Amino acid sequence: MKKSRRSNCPINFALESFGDTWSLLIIRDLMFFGKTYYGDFLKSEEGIATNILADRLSRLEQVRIIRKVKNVKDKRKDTYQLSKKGIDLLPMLLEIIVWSAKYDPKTAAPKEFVAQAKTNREKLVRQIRTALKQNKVLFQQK
Amino acid sequence: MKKSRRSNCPINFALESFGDTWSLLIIRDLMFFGKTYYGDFLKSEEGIATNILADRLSRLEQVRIIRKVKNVKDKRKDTYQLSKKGIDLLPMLLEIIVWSAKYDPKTAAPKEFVAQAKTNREKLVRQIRTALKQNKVLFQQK
DNA sequence: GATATTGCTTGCGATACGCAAGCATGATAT
DNA sequence: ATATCATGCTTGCGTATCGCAAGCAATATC
Repeated sequence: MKKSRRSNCPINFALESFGDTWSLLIIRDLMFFGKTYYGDFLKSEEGIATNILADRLSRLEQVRIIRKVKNVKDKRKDTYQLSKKGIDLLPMLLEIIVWSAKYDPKTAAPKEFVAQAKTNREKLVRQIRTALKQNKVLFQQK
Repeated sequence: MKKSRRSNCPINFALESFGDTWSLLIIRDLMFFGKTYYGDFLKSEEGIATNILADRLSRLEQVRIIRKVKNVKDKRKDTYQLSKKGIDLLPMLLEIIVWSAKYDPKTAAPKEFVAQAKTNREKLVRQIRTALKQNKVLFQQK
């Protein structure tokens, strides 16, 4: 028994899909940092709790933003991947980054990246889509 | 005593500014539906509780996404307005709308609006900015 | 002056959260 | 083969937040 939606408003649809304080960080990790394993997400600096992580991965899978893929090399470590639906969140993420970079004096957003997102958005979107298909990592974590 | 930030990641900055299940609906109401009074937000179909609304308005004011403006005509009804920082969330909102319209079969997003957001984004952004400055309402509520 | 409207605040039970510990499955080492 | 370790969760529990209803102070209206 799943609860019914609050409304059919598109903003609300997005909120009900990933509108909590953790889901978007998982999507970020998948989109920009090449994280794929459960343990990878746990290590992110924001410090998500393990039960919350399990819950959010499950929800994101339910709404088909991510999918769980079996790993034959190490059966303990299944991988999580963005679906097309998930990858299509990229333009939104870029707008968030541009906005935060503008208003957060302490932002960690790389200047060059933000500049690209502002002036060559379409090109950057294509580049990142290509990188995702090839499992290339955009940014290295410290 | 306010809690410290989880990280300086731009996605996290956005989440800590408006990343809960209600704030973005308030921003939507200000951006697209011309709502300005406390009671207006309460009436939104998603049904926000009055204590939560008070809390979110206060938080959004604290992070300067909105501001409270005194109303001389009726001193009970102060108005809430988007700041420049708030209005700058428009491109992100448009991307959310485009994404939700694509993946939600029941979306209430007007087709013509979505089409404009996809093909004439910059123009649409300018139009809405102008409308906001003149306090014009984009969509009428049922 | 009495009543209604508005924008909150308060109380309270239910839900969700953060943290730590536990556990089953699979990989690795001897 | 067995013991040990690594991984991905699940469970328990105290705390914080939420949703709902009621209450209240300030202002407007009659």
